[in-house]
Amino acid sequence: MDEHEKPLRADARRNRMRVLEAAEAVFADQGVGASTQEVARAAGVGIGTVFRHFPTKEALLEAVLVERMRGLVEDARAAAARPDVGVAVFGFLEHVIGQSAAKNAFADALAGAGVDVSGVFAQVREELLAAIEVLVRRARDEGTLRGDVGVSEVVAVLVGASHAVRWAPPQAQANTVTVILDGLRPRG
Amino acid sequence: MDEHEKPLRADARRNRMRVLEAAEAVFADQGVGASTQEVARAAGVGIGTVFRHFPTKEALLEAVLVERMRGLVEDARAAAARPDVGVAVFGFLEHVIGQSAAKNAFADALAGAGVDVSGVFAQVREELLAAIEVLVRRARDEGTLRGDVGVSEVVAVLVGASHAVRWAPPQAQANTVTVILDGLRPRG
DNA sequence: AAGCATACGGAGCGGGCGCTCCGAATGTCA
DNA sequence: TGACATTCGGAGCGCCCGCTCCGTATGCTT
Repeated sequence: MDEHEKPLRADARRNRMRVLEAAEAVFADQGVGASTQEVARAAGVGIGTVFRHFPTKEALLEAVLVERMRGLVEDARAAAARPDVGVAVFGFLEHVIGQSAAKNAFADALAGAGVDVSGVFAQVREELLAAIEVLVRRARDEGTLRGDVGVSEVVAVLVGASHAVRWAPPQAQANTVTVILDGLRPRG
Repeated sequence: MDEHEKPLRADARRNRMRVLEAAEAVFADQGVGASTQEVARAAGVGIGTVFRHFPTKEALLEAVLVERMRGLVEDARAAAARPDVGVAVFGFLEHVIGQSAAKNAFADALAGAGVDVSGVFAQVREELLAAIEVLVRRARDEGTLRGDVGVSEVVAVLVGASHAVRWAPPQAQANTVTVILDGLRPRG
């Protein structure tokens, strides 16, 4: 919980950000199997620098994920703040799916990281789930979301859709998302 | 296309099958990243034997996939032969999803193998797509499947559902599949 | 400007991977 | 049963990976 870390030197702070951005890009289009060397090269720094800022490849991956999830938390909260939450939910879901498709699969990343229960990762994950829970509840109340689905189902569908869209041929992607999300709407 | 290969010695044929089965099991619960050593160990043979039968790890993976896809082709054709095709389609889809969940993700495997267009793999893949196409067309005619989805969408949804179900907590899995497959039904 | 703590780069280490190679073992056929 | 082609096992090769270590370079403070 403490935030007692000494302020980084200017170059160190700059390099940390470069590495983080490079990692996001590299893992995005080469998969999480991409080597740390590759990340260092893309960031324009030595490997040593990468490992000083992120002591482990897994830690680097986690940092990237946390960054992205923070963004999603904001998006979810923004959607919840809108007057037409019921509609906004689907906008949020499409947004997440589109983002996962363009970059790397939301799920692989989420599942791939070995989820240690005590950590920043777990904390942000909880925040995200909580934010989604609000959305789900409100949307169900408004009748735009099936009554028999909870956060678990919505998240699972999200993960599935992210993969589906990555797999579908370009001209079928939009329709695939529509079809899957339609499954979340009440029937009738 | 030729089938001019000399008949294998009895032990060779037996070992080939053992390796194939072991590979299916190992890749299933350790992921495609599992080492060839591990497969050899599980099959009770030396690594040399594995590589004689399948000259490359990729070839081994492909063989496993082909085997599984052959099974799916039969299932799809069986479903198409039933009088209630419209209903049978969904049974088929659930079957595939369940199988992918228990073993390894249909999609990862399918996408993971570097799809060389000329080969047994591509051939079986075509057969499977063709079989599914028949199902899709018949089901649409019967009105149990949305009119605006084609094979691409159905396969993509299948892939997505396979991942979704692997990600969902146990008690939400059945419901997740239901939700996703409902997206394929006509709205009404 | 000088001195010091901090951060940098990249050669190199240990380890695991896919794959090869060949002497030993085994099935096959006369 | 003997002789031979086939197949087997697993030590070992080269490669790439994550990660460490330390001499050098750089930013900060006085």
